[in-house]
Amino acid sequence: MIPFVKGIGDQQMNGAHTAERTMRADARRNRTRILDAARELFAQEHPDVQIGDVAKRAGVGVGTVYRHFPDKHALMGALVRERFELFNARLRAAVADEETAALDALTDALRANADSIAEDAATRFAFMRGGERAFAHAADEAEEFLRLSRILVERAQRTGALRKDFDAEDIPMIMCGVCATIDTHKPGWSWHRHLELVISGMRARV
Amino acid sequence: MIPFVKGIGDQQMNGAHTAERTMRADARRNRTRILDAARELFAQEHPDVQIGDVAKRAGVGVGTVYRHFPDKHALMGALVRERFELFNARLRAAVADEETAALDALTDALRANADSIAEDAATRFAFMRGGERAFAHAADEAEEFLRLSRILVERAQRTGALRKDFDAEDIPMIMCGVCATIDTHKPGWSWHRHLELVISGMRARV
DNA sequence: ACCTGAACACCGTTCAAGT
DNA sequence: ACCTGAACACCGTTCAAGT
Repeated sequence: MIPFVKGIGDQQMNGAHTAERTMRADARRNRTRILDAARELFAQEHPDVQIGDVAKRAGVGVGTVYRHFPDKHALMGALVRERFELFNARLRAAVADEETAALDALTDALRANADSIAEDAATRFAFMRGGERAFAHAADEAEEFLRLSRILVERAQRTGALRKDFDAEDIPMIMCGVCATIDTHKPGWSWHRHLELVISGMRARV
Repeated sequence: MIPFVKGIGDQQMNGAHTAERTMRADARRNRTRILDAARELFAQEHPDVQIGDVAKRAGVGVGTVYRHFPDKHALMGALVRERFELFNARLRAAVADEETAALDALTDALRANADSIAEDAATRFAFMRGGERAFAHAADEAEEFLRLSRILVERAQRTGALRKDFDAEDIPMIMCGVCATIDTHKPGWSWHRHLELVISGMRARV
């Protein structure tokens, strides 16, 4: 398990590193507790986490949550950013990996990402409502994600292993679809099978 | 307080036809209006339709909506049932079709279904939370859907065109994933491409 | 038998008062 | 500077009163 670079930086958008340093000790501690509580709650089965519960678990008042995060989406956005940093680390490793076949490196990253998404309803929500707010709080990371995806996609296409009409944007789109399957705890469904089906569809026909 | 078990199973669960007949004329008219209003609203862009808006558009009070449908999910369930009846009609046609190759018949039905789902946020919701309430109101239809899917899947597998490890349950699972993509209006995404990717993954490797 | 809408419950969000 | 929780807004749902 790769530890998160949690809390680093800003509360929500970008470049608040300075604020982190100037925060009062108790505020910094509360912020960490809120994020920890949110992480734990969003890792639980149902995705409908309430701010009041986050506050209670963090041992702070609701107002404190709202002091650190302007709204629920911003709080979720912080979790989403952490995940994206993890995703990007994996993609960078895949890009650096010259040994593994390009398509395999890409699909392995996809599988690993799906695994960690299965533990975070906040990120699933972001993928399933990508155009909206929760995603916006990880805009930079999402862009980097796309940039790295493009490199891997292009490389895998040059190999001839990946379909020519595959688009780098299809990577998050696929993850969006798998998120939906993960959220739906339906007997007889398996998001693993769903993902493998899509991965199989990525392969170029011979 | 329940004076007479209102709505007894028929308008929402199964076999509404009998009650339909005994309903007072104005009630029957209101019920139709509510469903029409709901259909129109759920066909609109954002899936967060409010009961109050449905009531307003139908020209009735909120209480009337709740008299006909015990809760929001039951109302959505009624729309979902309609869609499933459409899906099942298509699948039955595909089963009856001896001309077309089995896999093509199946995938064509999938494409047609996705098209109609794109116009109904209620059904998308049901697919994306399949284990829950909205789906339950179309349980019979969903079961029939699965039964028909199994026939087509088995037939397409006998042909050798469909992967052997494909499960009939994967059909609704795929639709669930596509629903998520449809809901996410993200520039650069195309649920058509998503669907074709998955369909491509269904094909057996030679 | 059915309709209506004010009232209630729940949860996201705000803000006056506190340290 | 930051914290707190009562109060407010919004939307799903109920129910007393009406026809």
